[in-house]
Amino acid sequence: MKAIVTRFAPSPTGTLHIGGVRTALFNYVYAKQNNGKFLIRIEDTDTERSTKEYEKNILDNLTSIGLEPDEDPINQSERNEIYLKAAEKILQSGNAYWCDCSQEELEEMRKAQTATGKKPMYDGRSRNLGLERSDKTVLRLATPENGEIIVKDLIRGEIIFNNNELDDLILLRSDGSPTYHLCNVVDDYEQKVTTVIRGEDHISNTPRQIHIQNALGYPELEYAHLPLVLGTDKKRLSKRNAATSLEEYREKGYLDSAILNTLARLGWSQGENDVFYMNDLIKEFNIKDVQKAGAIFDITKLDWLNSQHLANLSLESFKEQLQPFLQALEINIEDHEKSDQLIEAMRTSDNTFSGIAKSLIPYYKDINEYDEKAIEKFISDKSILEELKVLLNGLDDWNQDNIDNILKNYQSEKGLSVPAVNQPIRISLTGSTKSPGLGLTLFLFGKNKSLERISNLLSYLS
RNA sequence: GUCCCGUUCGUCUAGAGGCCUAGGACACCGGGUUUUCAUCCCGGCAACAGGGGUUCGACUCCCCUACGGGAUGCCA
Repeated sequence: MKAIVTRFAPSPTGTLHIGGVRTALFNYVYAKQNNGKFLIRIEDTDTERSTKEYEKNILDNLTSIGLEPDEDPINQSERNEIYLKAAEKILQSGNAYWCDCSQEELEEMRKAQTATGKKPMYDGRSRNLGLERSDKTVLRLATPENGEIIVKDLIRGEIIFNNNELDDLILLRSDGSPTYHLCNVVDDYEQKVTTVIRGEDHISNTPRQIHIQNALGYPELEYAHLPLVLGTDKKRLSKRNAATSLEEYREKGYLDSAILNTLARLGWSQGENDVFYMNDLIKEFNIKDVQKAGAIFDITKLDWLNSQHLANLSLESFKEQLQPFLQALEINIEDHEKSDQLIEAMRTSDNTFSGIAKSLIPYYKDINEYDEKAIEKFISDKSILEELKVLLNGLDDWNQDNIDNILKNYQSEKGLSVPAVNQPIRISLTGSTKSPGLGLTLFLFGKNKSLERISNLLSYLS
């Protein structure tokens, strides 16, 4: 079996897109499970829209999320001579010709074709003119006029295109620069790529690229066209219908492993499992099992998967990764005496790090706001809080069990419901009705701070 | 218009002619965990785009229609 080489070939015209991450992931996994190589190629031939900033963003993000290439990435913008040489070779072999049709002429031609119900495509009018190169000519590939081309796709099977549906595409622009199709084909060959895994929007490009390969005498490639990632409007995922930048998800506190997991499950599944880590994917993934239809990116699935991945983290690792989110809130995790217990108690309070960090605020900072609705609902009688304050103040051994006993005894002696006793305390401590078990919560706050906050609420109420 | 790809619960999917009274997961709804939020557990709701064939039998095979997407660029 020959060594598999895959590649991810982004255009640096924006930050790393979540759909791009998925394409890169499938390329990476496919290469790794075959002991092959995963490569990156920057397709920056569109000098108008490509920037170095975007390129850096893409490369940095791919690496940090774990999709590191096995060789240094190459830039198409630096490889002009190679493409020119290839173009020359095609020209010499008689599979290309110079064409001097102007943009206007082509436009007119297409208009006429459309008007007569024909498919708009270049009709090859310059093909046999034997034109010389000039500053007005483009180099076109002489596509075979008859026969068909069969694309063998790992996911879709054989896709057949009639050659007469394909027109003579441009290899070199009139300014002498190579086009996407040429660069793409040449680089896949130069990088010794064996398998092209890309979005299904490239399906119809494939027969064209195969013709270029043929003209150059390159070997056949293996293809797999992935279904697209869609937004909730069933349209291709874009800035308009969702957050598309990988960074945005990381900043919200989603784990890299959860993002990758979610992306992998978009279009692929294995058994009745939903939680996969990279090594699972490398073991279980099969490109042939990939779905053919586009998949909608559902944030609630990411939320859930993130909670699963979060739960699998050790406390140490959890704390470490939570750190930056606390820092953003100017919270130092060690400022709490029992930070380990606190974090352990709070780690399921939200699905994301940013949400968890936010819910930790009352444990580190003063409360400057109370949930008014909760006050209205649970505090009709201040005397409950006042009496509890006295009882708690009398407790010398401040531990969870003792605290719970005080609360329980008070509740049964007074014949009150649990919420009637507990919620006012919760509101005192956290400003809301949310917290872990109350005995634990009071313990975590410590005696002094607990009493102080009860006093604060009492004075706030009067 | 033409060519190509696609179409199972709201969403991600299982299903390769009988195992399907179509399974799982998320979401949602209800219940439980000595009655907070969350976690966790249990239960419920909910789909084969439509029409023709082929077959003893079709979600599965074929054809047509509808709908969605892509291509039809001197963009990638």
